[in-house]
Order: sequence, then C-alpha cells, then structure tokens
Amino acid sequence: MIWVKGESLGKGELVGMTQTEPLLAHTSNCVYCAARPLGVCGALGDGEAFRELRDSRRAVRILDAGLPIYRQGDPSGDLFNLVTGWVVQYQDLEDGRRQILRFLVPGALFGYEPTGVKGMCHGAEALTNASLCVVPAARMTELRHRHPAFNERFVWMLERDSHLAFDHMMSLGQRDARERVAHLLLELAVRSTGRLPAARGEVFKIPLNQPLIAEATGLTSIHVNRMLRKLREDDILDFHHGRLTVFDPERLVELAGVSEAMLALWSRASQPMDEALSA
Amino acid sequence: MIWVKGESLGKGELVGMTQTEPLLAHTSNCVYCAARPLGVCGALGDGEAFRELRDSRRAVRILDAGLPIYRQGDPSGDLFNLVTGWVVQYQDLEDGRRQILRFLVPGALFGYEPTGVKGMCHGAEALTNASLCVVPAARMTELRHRHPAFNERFVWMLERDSHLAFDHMMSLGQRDARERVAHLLLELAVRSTGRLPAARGEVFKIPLNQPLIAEATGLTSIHVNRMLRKLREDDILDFHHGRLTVFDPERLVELAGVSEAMLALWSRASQPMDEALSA
DNA sequence: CGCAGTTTTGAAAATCTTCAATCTTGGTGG
DNA sequence: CCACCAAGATTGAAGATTTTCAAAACTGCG
Repeated sequence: MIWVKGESLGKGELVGMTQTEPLLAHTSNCVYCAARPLGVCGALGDGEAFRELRDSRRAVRILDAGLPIYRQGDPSGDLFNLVTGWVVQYQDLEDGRRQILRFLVPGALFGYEPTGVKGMCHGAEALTNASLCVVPAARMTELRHRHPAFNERFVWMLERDSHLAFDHMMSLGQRDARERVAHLLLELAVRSTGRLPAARGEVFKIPLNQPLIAEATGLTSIHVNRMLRKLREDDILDFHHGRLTVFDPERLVELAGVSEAMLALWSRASQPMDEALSA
Repeated sequence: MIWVKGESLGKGELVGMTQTEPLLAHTSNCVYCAARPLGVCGALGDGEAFRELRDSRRAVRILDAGLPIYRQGDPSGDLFNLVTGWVVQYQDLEDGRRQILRFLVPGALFGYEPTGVKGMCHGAEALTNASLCVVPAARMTELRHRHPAFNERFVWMLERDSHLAFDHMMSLGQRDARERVAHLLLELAVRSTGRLPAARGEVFKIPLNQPLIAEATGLTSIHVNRMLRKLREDDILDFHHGRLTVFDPERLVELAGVSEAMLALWSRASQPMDEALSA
C-alpha cells in the first residue's frame, strides 16, 4: 500500500488503491458516525454499477478533523464519496464572510460542478476524522451512461440536494434565530441517524461548535449561544461540546417547522428502492 | 385546437396539442422577455432529443400573470418548460411565512421532485403572462435514458440550479439588506438578458414589485423600499414599477459580490455546447 | 377622474451584532 | 494527581440593523 502526502490538499493522506486492497480506516475512528462497511457507499446504491464504481476509485483519502479536502477555486475533476466522518461545504466572499452550504454525513457524494465552470465554486473540509473515495468525474459520467438505474440514483440525489438547499433558504430567509438553530440541529440529528428523536432525553453526537452553527445559520456565534440557552431554558434541547440532548422531540419538530416530506428526505425513507439498482 | 379550462390549476388555459400544431402564444405578449421561437426551448438544447421532447408535450398552458401553475402539496407528475414569461417558485411555512426560492426566465425546466416524494414541496405561479409546455415526468426520464447528451444537459441544469441556490444562501445568510437587493436585481437582469449591464443608465425590465423582492431576500417590503432608496441615493441603480435602471454597472457588480463563475452561470456563457446535443 | 396596486415616510420596538471580558471544559505534561 | 493551557462557551452593555404599525402619496390603467 502506497502512502502519498497530498501536498496541495493540506495534510490529508492519499492512499493508492488497487481493486482488491481493503480500504484503510482512519486509526482514530470518528465517534460521530456509526461503524459502516468501508468502500463506496450510501446515496449511490449497491447494484452492479456500484461495484464498478467501487473499482473505479482513484484513491482513498484519510483526513484528520479540520483538514481541507479542496478549496474554493481549486481545479475540479474529481468527485468524492464520503465513507466515514463528517464534511462541511462552504463558500467564502471576498471580504472573508463565510456561509456554510451544508454538512455531509457518510454516504454523501460531493464535489461536482456544472461542466463549463473551471474551478470549484466552494470549498470542503473534514469536520471530523474522515475517509473518502476519490472518483474521476469523467468516470462517473461514463458509469451513468452505462447504468441507467445508477444514473437515476444520481439524478435523485441531485434533486434531493436541491430540496435540502431550498429548506436552508427557508431557514435563512424566514425563520428567526431560535428556529434556525433548532432546525439545523434537528436536521443533522435526523440525517446522521436516519430517524427522528423519539424518547425524551435522547442524545445525538453532532460534531459542531457554536461558530459553525453560526456560519450555517447566518448568525453570530454570540447570538447562537443565546439561542441555545433559550432552547435549554425552554426545555426543548441542550447542545454543547458536540452533544445534542433532545428534551422535547415534539416541540422541537414543531419549532423547526419541518414538513413530512422534508423529514422523509432527511431520513432516507424516500430513497429509491435498492432493487432498482441491481438491474 | 382544443381549449380546456384548467379547473384544478386555477384559470390557466390548457391547450391540447398534436405534433404538428403550432404553439399558441398568449394574446397579450409578455413585455419582460424578448420574443423567442415558441416550443420547448432553452436549457434543454436543440438536438434530436429536443425534437422528441417537443413532440412529447402533453399540453401547452397559457397563463395570465398571477395565476398558479401548481401549489405546494399538489400531486407531482409533470415537468414544465417555460417558453415565454416569468415564473416564481416559492415555499410556504404553516404560519404563512413565504420564501421565494427562485425566479424562472424563458427556457427553464421546473416542477421536478425527487422520486419518492408524494406531493410538490413548493408552489409555482406565473409572474407575467406566460406560456409553458407540459411534459410527463416519466416521459422525460425515458428520454434521458435514450439520449445520453440530453441526459447530460439535464444533469448540467440540476447542477447549475444547485449553484444558484448556494448563491442565494450566501445572500440570505451573509449579505446585508442593501447587498441582497442589489444582488437579486443584478442576477435577474443578467439571467433575463444573458449579459451584464454595460452602459450607464441601461434599463432592464424585471417584473417584480417590492413585496416580491422582500419575499425573495428575506426582508420586509418596507425595508426593501429603504434599501432601494439608498441604492438610488448612492447613484447605483433605480428600480420601480418593473423597470431597473443601472447607473453604475461596476459598483453594482462589486456591491453584489458576484464571482466570475456565477456571472458565467447567469449569462449561460458556460452552458454545454449545443453540438454535444445533436449526437 | 378615480381606483387599485404600488411605493413612500415616520416613529417606536424588536432582533441581532459588536466589543470586551470572564468562565468552563477537556486534554497535556510535570 | 494536579497545574496549566487552549479552545470553546458564556455574559453584559451599547449600538446597528431590521421589523412593526400606521398612514399618506404616487402611478398606470380603465
């Protein structure tokens, strides 16, 4: 197994792969995601195309928390499939303001840009220790052409991401600070575990701090702090040091203003059936 | 030619089509978009697949300004290709708050939902008199399968829309009120004409009023009014009654904080080459 | 000319940010 | 085991931005 320091990509380590080599997990496991089988996974299904895709990976990257995966402006060309850990995608303005576009959990495919755009319009970095498969964009396109069911899965994923973005626009534009924070935490709890909080006092591991919540919600971290206190005083939830405790699931869902459809998209209940992908 | 009142769809008129019938334009033309050849157009290209698509249209709908195309919660199943006029897509919260997700100009394809989601997660209505082609979603999927280049065009469009959404998230989360208003007006000017304002005093027709700008930017219409006044006092632009006059193109672009890449996506400079679609 | 939709203005109140500290927490090394 | 450090969390007070409420003026169209 060949290890290469990914110079231009920060200190992440690049692992050369052959088809038969097992994927190397990060030595210190990510506590924020349950153990999953390593390899290309998640949104892309597990049919014939999935196996081809797995064998197409150019490399596997193992990253420490905080390391960049790519930066805004970097040349595009590779897609990434997140295997373990969390990733954040953000966009910067010239003057330093930063908006977090979304948080990714294991299974996500990311790093695509519309053809014709020269460089990446946004950046991505590991939020926790993470491992991801690198697949050349051209290879992904070719795979989509040869496997219609895989192509549909890809299109479904783009459409779902578009809905997640719409939902974030609702938050940023219409919800007040308290609702935005509640909404974000609920979303991440559901997306990372695949289900709604049910029991009072249920705990979720979410690898954020207050400045990150602030960058995602368009607030200052000071104000996020006050909203978290209010949510605690209102007996709805408590969040600190990466631990979300949900005191009142019902009021949280109500406050976050989440629709049934959105809940389904978060909890993958609506993902296309996997048998469709074996074709 | 058969005219059918689209009862459940508001007062829009539904025009039954055969392959050879010409499309009927709205009697009162939309002043906000230049005359274009009628028929399926725009983002979907003009190759072989385009011709098949044109012949696949289930109907053509001619709508007066203000009429709904579909409402949040309506069953999904049809896609729409906007031929003439402007359309707005929005999402409502239970308590009546509304966020405008995006404005569509001729050529847009809209109305898709991730498979598995039962009803529409958002609504759409005509902003001006408009005409659009109705294409069954299943037909679109089938066309994508048979025409790889068409499929790529579709994927490109989804990826571009995702970038537009990211850009709006930047606005809603990071830009202040004045920047948001400036950014929105510039975006619509560029997207509707395909080019940047160049000359001082150039005029663009944009069919919005202050409440609509407010719903798109997450502000109150009162505050939008004040920001428009400030932009006028700062000698950057003037907007009222659907007329945008750009006094200082350079400062407007600067204020809006638009990247080169975004400008390219707005002005379709980066659209995949059409010859790729003739395959 | 009059009406409806749109734009404009003022003043007070709420929300959110800024600035400037202080306090906690978890991890490190002695 | 404890002292210490750095990152993260918390607080107060002042100030800026944005909203709310209430009303008036303007515009284009019939």
